[in-house]
Amino acid sequence: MNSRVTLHDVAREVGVHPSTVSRALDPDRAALVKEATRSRIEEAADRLGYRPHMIARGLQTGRTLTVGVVIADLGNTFVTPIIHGLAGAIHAEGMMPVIAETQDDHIRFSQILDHMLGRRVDAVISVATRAGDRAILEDAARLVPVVIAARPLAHTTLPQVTQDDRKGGGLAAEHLADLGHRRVAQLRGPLDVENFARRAEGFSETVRRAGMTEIFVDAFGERPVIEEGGRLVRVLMEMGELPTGLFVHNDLMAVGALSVFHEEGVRVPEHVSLIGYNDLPMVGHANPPLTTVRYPGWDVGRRAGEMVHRILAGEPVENVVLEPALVVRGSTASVS
Amino acid sequence: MNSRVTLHDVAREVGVHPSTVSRALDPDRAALVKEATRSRIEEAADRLGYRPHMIARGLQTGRTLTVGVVIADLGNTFVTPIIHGLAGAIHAEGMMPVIAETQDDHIRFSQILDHMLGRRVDAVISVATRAGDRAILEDAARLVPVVIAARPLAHTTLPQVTQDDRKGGGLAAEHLADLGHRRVAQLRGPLDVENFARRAEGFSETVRRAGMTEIFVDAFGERPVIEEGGRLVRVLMEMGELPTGLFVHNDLMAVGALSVFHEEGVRVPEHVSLIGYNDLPMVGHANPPLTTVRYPGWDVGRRAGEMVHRILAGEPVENVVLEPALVVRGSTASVS
DNA sequence: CTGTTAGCGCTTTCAC
DNA sequence: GTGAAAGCGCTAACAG
Repeated sequence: MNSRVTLHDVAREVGVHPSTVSRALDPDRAALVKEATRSRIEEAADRLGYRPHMIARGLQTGRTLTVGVVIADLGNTFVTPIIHGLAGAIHAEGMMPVIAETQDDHIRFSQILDHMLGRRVDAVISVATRAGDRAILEDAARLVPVVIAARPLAHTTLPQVTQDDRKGGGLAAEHLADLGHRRVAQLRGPLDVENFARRAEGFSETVRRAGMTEIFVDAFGERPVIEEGGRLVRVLMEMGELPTGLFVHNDLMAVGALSVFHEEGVRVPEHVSLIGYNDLPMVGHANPPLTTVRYPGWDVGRRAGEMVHRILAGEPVENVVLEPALVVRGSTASVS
Repeated sequence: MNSRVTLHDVAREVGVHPSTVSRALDPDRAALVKEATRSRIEEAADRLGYRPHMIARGLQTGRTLTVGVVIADLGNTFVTPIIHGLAGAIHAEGMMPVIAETQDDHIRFSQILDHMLGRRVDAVISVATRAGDRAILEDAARLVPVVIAARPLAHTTLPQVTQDDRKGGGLAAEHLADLGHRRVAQLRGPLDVENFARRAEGFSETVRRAGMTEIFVDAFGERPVIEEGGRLVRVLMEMGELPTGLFVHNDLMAVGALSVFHEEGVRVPEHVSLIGYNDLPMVGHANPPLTTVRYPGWDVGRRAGEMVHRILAGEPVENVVLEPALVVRGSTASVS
């Protein structure tokens, strides 16, 4: 194994000094080397199968050309477009994302950040932020640029790329109002994730303003996953008369809700109109296709990636807030 | 920023030599240091906020404690349990997975492998292997251990952790036969992914053996994604009379198929029974809930992670083939 | 038990 | 245009 070819080997092969090889092989400094020697060096490097040792380079330059990306749950396809947007922007600058997953666990979050800082990533993008993670992130930000993406963080000056959840919650309520609903409710996600807190506020506020009645469900999902959506629907059903319109804080939970409704013989949208959030690829193919709020994941990712570069380049950055949009499908209907 | 504290700083603070600090802070060699000095070192390291520089350590030891994990599509939740199994096993040994995504693109596959080798990962696990990637992987395997997971690779001696797709395809056919179906078909995934080729074989063989008729659909998904499933159903519908039983090569494509059937007024399972593959978390909540073949993703991941350690430890390894299992839900029914 | 010396593979001055 | 020398932060012999 390990027939590792070094700069030294190439240099000896060609009969020049290692530093000349280093120059010849770096696009930025190749011009400093005479055309003839350079092509001999390139040929030899190729022939010997030389691969630059990024680790060694990183030690010297102090940059690893990696960006740590912290994700909450890879099983939530909500993050996929974000990762794609991120990866595109990061690759565009010759850097590489290093992805890790917290499972929405605070301890793991902390360990992962430690790990990344130890690996000397050049920057960190947190797509998994919960309220309790603030101190850790601000700590990390003293060593390396930190960008908060997707999940907003309150009471901090860390740069953020997010989406207007308050407005998204409002859109859901508005849509139900337009359809003539009077009694509505929402099934909330974990409230220490700012997105859900804001969706809740935006929804409730618009509900009030439209003169609808909100049936308050005194429970929320511990994690924004399918099963929790199902659980909350059962809580709702035990409360008595169902609302005619229901906003579920994300699509995964909405799928769980849909499934339990189906089991229990509650028809969507005939008995209750259902709205999710995120517009996961799957939910347009659900039965009925889910009305939802589109989350601009790809853009969030791209902007976060770009923000990292701007910070690395020493440019000033401003927080970015993108717009959600309602996607009407078959899971909502007028009350008859 | 970068108030980077080095071993040197800690050493000076305590008044010992850097190598003593190095020893004191390494669990394996801490015993070599006198209890008193060690605790003084630990205290100082803590106080100064010392973090080991993994990059520098890697340069010295030749090990980066990272395992490159190559994934085809993070949007396919099929890979999530595999990643979890993998990550668990890898973390257990103090190593860290470094995840990258190929989008099932051969060029990107090659670039990613290059990148990983340049970053000197200690091993590579490929969960994205297509037939055309063999040379690249075997090349890489000369530098670093390579393990093939989930997607088998033919004609190679590289170690593999896979699942019996042939049997899985057989289970699907058998289930349809048991339900009394006579005319069946399959919608195939990309055939340069071995899994699909084997599912196809297993299905067809059992169909023949059971005396059923297979309607051959002369098209296959370019990529195993939702849209392709929908497209193939339209191809099937244009062929004339529908089969009563349909095996779709993965759940994502099955969801697309379900959706198009729904649009076209074809009822599942009344008109056609539908079977997918993988048992994604979502499909149990589809309408109707999807009958599918369970893919033991978590185990595949775990075994692959363990295999890496075994190889790194110089132990011999043998290929692992796990068993699929049929999960019967509401998308299949007896022909009446 | 601790200090010394080298050096991992590379880039980066500074000479020539 | 190229070579020489130093050093990134750490670990690994070898002394003492």
